Amino acid sequence: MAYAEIFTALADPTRRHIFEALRESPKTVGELAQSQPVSRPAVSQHLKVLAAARLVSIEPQGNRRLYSVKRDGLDELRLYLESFWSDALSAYGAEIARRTKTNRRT
Amino acid sequence: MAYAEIFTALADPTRRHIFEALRESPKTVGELAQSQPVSRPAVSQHLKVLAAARLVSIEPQGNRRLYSVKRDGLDELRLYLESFWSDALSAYGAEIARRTKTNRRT
DNA sequence: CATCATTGTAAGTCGTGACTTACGGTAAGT
DNA sequence: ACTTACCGTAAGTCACGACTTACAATGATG
Repeated sequence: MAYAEIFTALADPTRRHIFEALRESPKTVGELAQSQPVSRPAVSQHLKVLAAARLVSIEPQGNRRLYSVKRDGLDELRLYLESFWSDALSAYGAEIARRTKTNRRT
Repeated sequence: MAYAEIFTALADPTRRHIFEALRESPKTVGELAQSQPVSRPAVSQHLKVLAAARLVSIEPQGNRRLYSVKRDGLDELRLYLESFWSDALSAYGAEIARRTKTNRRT
C-alpha cells in the first residue's frame, strides 16, 4: 500500500514538473522555484510530498538543501506494475479458458 | 503528456480499488458497485475516468456493460518510467563526472 | 556582530473533484 | 405493452489539497 502516496505525488502537474526538472540534475529549492510558475513555499511543500513518497532525497549543504531523484519510489511503482501484469495475465488466462469452455462457439 | 491522466486516474483510492477488482476478471458496473463502499453512479464516473486513461475497456453486452483492464494505459506508464530512468541515469553520470572533476576530494 | 540569503512551517483562501440523489434511456422479462 | 433491471448523466453538496502571504530558524557574508 505504499504506491498510494506515489501515485498521489505524481498526479499533481506542478509536482511532476518539479520531479522532472530534478531528473536533469540535483537542484536547490530556489532553483526549482525559479523554473516553476508557483511560489517558493509551494515548491517546498511539493518537495515534502515527493520526499514522503521516496521519490526524492535531500542533501543539506550548508544554508541550502540539494534535492535529487531517488530510486525507491519509482522502483516500487515499477514493482506494482509488474505484479499487476502477472496477476492480470494469469487471471485472463483462466477467464479465457473458462469462456472457451462454457460457450464453445460465439 | 498522456501519463498525466493515468497518474490522476490511479491516484484516487476508490478508483484503484475498482481497477484492482477488475484485475481478477471483467465485471459489470453493478458487480463493482456491490464490492465498493460507494454508490453505483460513483463507480460509473470512476470507470469513465479509467476509460479516458485507457486503463479499462468497455464491452456492451445487451443491457449491461462489461468492463475489463486494458494494456494501453499501463504500457504507457511503464514507458514513462523507463524513459525517466534512462534519462535520469545518464544525467547522473554526467553530474557525478562533473563533480568528481571540480572538487577532487570530499 | 549585523545583515542578507535560503529554507521550512503556520494560517488562511479558494478551486476542484469525489460523493450523493434524481432523472432519462435502453434492454430483458412477464 | 407494462414492468423491472441496468446503466449513464445532471445537478448540487462538501471536504481536501494546492496555492498564497507572513513568520521563524539557520547559515553565509561584509
